[in-house]
Amino acid sequence: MSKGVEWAMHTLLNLGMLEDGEPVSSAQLAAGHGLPAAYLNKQLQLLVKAELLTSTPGPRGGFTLARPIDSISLLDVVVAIEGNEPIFRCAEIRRCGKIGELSTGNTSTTCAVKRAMYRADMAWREALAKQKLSDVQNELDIDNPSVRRTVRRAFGGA
Amino acid sequence: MSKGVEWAMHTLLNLGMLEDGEPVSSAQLAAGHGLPAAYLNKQLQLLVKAELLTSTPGPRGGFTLARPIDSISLLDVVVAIEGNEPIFRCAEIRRCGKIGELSTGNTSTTCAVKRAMYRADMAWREALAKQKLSDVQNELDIDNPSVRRTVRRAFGGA
DNA sequence: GTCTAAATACTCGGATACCCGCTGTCCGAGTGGTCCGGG
DNA sequence: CCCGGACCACTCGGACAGCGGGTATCCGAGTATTTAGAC
Repeated sequence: MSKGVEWAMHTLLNLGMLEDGEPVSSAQLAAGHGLPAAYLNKQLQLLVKAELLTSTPGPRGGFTLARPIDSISLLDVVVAIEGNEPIFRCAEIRRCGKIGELSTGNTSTTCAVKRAMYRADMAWREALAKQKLSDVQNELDIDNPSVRRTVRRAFGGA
Repeated sequence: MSKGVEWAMHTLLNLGMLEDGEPVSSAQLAAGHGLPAAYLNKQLQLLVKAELLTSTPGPRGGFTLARPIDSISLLDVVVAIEGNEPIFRCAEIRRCGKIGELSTGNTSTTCAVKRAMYRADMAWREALAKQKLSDVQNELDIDNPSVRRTVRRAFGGA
């Protein structure tokens, strides 16, 4: 999995901890975690395309959450960055080679291996969809009660 | 995910459909699904290292299942090929950059994002561990009752 | 003082190289089978 | 006919290239701000 997912997660969480709706530039967001600004910008564009962020150009511009964080699931973030293709790609090798040629029964059904892997994939996605960014935010608050103030000072005080 | 997982799945299932304990060479296994023999051999070595297959060198040699298929889960295969590292890699970016420097609270706890992603990862792994290769084999029998005979003829009749 | 308009600085957005890891290939070490010669 | 040994063919095992996608970077299009000038 690309590390862009981790960057997107923390960036969205940081934006969710700011009260006002003021946009934050990608440079500020990148400086918050020591990330390369240009590449982070590329990932944020994916989040804009997924309608998780809203971008405003020009001075005083930047990115803003497009939806409340309790409506954004971890799956939304993963799909926005990685795409929604399943982890396991079935190349239908069952129909190739000697076995595929000798096969006589119906091959209309989808590959059993693919089905089994797909079930596990769905379990993963459900576990991701069940967790909202707000849940993670609450855990952050419990771990470190001053994290919200820290984030605001890191961005507001710049 | 690397396509070697798919190859390993089908190869193990094919070996499980053979009655006798005669070893099957990687060339035969590869011909069964039209795969490059040398590269499949590389993947099978990983399965040997994971103690899912037993290899016997020399003429009439090849690979044999090291354990009964009802004791091999899909997770075993995935871990053997891909390794058992979690899908989501946490780079601990929360401790980097401006936010990391200004952070005052305890950072002894593991990253909340990492924990959340890990939960989904565990759901995926549990779903994989719950399904044994024998379960997939049963589905294959239902889909195509003649698949076992086909596999035996593909390998035995060579 | 106020309005207008141009210059400006800052932002996103997409196009362009770089690099690591999966993919694919090859050759050597080792072993069981086979064949030949001898007893 | 039976046995022993050397040869051989076939197998796995690890070492060696090639390429695609993620990673990183840069420059151009667009806009709110600012500022200077005219009324």
